[in-house]
Amino acid sequence: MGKILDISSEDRSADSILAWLRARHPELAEEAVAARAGDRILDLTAPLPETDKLEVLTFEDEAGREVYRHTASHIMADAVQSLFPEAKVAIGPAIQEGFYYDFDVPEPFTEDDLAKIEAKMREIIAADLPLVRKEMPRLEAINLFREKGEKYKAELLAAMPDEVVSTYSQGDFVDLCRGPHLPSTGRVKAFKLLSVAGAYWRGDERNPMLQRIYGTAFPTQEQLDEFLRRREEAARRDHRRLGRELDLFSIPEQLGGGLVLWHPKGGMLRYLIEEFCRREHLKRGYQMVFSPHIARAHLWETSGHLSFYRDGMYGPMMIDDEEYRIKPMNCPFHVLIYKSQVRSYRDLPLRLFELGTVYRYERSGVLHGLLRVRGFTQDDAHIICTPDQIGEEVKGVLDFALFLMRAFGYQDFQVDLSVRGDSDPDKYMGSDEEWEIAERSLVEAIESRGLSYHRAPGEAVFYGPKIDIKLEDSMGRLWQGPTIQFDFNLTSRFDMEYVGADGARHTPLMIHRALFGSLERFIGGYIEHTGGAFPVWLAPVQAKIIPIADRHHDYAQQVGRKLRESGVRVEVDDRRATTGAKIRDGEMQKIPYLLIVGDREQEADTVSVRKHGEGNLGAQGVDDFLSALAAELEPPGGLDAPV
RNA sequence: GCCGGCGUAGCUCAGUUGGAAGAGCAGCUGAUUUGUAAUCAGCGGGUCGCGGGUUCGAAUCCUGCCGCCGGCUCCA
Repeated sequence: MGKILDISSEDRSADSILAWLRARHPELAEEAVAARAGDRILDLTAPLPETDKLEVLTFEDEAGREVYRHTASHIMADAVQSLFPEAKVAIGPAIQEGFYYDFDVPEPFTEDDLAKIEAKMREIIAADLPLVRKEMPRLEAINLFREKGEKYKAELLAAMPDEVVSTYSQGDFVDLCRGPHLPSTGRVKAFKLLSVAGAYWRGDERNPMLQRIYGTAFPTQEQLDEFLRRREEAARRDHRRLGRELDLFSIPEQLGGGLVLWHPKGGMLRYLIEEFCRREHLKRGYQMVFSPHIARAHLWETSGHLSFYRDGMYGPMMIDDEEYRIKPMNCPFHVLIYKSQVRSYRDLPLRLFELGTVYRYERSGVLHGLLRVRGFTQDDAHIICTPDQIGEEVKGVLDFALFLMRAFGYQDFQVDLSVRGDSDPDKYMGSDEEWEIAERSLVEAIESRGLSYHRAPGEAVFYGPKIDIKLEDSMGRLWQGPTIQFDFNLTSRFDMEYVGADGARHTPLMIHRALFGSLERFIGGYIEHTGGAFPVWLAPVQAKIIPIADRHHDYAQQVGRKLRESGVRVEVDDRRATTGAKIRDGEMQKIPYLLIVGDREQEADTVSVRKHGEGNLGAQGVDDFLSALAAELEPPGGLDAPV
């Protein structure tokens, strides 16, 4: 929130908000970027509005940041057009961490061009040109931009409903823009152009490819430097880099894009996560099932995947003249398990859980480390229940999802509820009654847990409403987390039934849910969240024993054996290297505990403990160390129910 | 898939106007027996992504493929 000023008793004689601010709040006038009156955001050059309250926006406000960076994008477009007069401008919004602008140019920009554009931008900023807003009828604007040859702007205008539109100009540069903007170009203090990339006009690959320049801007050089430093930090934590440095996984060219090899250390990490996951599912009444990787094409016809998910599926393979397909989802298998016998309401709820590996076609350009792959394992479960059980089931899943995410150190969530839109009711499967029951159970679950959420009408997939939970990581980035979806499609396509207390046959409700989503993507995100410094319970190697000289090797092995017997994953570094080198190595591998043993420790039956991120903790008895470690070895606690 | 960039030792990267393929780290061998983030020396290691072309001569220039990286609506 910006600073809110009471202006009810002010006279409106000042030329502009800015002039008024300068007279009454000089320090705020320098910081201000725009002002909000009611739900309208105004230029500082606008007259003082006839409202009681005026909210002064600075860069600290999200809306203010957008204005600031939007002006920076105009300055960039101005610079580009003065250096490349043939460049046509498309769109240039502010985005979360900066801004971009798309240009139609005969030749793509080079890195050298970026430097030239930056230099030109500095000139425009130094000139401190005022940004002038002008309103005009839409048709006049179309003509104006047509004359200038700005066909993209003209196209945008043609599609707009408004009768009157606005332009902003600075010097000779005029741009179609809703605004608002900074009062003058000199208000942009620190900026940097970051990258250039191709982007389709309106994001549609049938349209011409434009050149997009990304940049960012801040009020001070310090803030810009801090932003650039954070980007470097993010690059250091890139899971692909850590995957190699910590020897967790690889995606070798010879294997094929989007296909992952888990090395022993990454394999241990994944094994531990899977074990934890299985155990927690069993505690909550899920039953484990397994299914094969391929199935008859006929099954995928019944499930509908061959019609609505065909593009994501790999081609057929023939077995005994019968067509088979590799599975893109686990659902039909779980449905067949359900249908293997007549189900009574007494059998429900049935919770079938599988770590199911699926294969989906992804276009080569979108593959990305562990985050976007072609073969991955879901922690997939289907809950099949009666309508009067659904409320409790949804709450159970939501609690489970939050527990699991908190166990991995995610504390901040964003909950999205996707429901039907009004526009095209025919595209949705299931009855109105089913949709109502489903939506009500989702809303009740979210609200009963005191979570705030965002309701998105029209965002639901055709087969049912859903909850998506997004996680915020240690660097403030959002990741797709657990998802809870109703599926009215499969219950109907497979004629799923149960016999009710009344002896009649009923259609059950089915929830499809994945909490990690895919193990690959979750672990990829988790590697970046932790920077590769995993908590003790997940560290592939929890402790490394570093003997100082050869004569300490026996003692080191002895300590190693003792720890191993207590369930600690431990290695002994008996290489002929200096202690300093072994310690450096252990630190770079981010091993939680390094245990240095020399004459003193051997004498006293102790280890000298060095903890990752904290340094030397001094000597401790081996048993003392073990009992202190015991709590850290265990996964975070869940329900107390027996396995 | 499309636009751009990149592809040289296991990794990170040099390689000038076309003129004998390099460094650091890692690895191996040896010496050193080490006290909290790199001991020293020596050695091995390459189809310069793959194919075609230009040239007396190509890592370098041209061309076709392959792969990787960034991006491909956060809507004036």
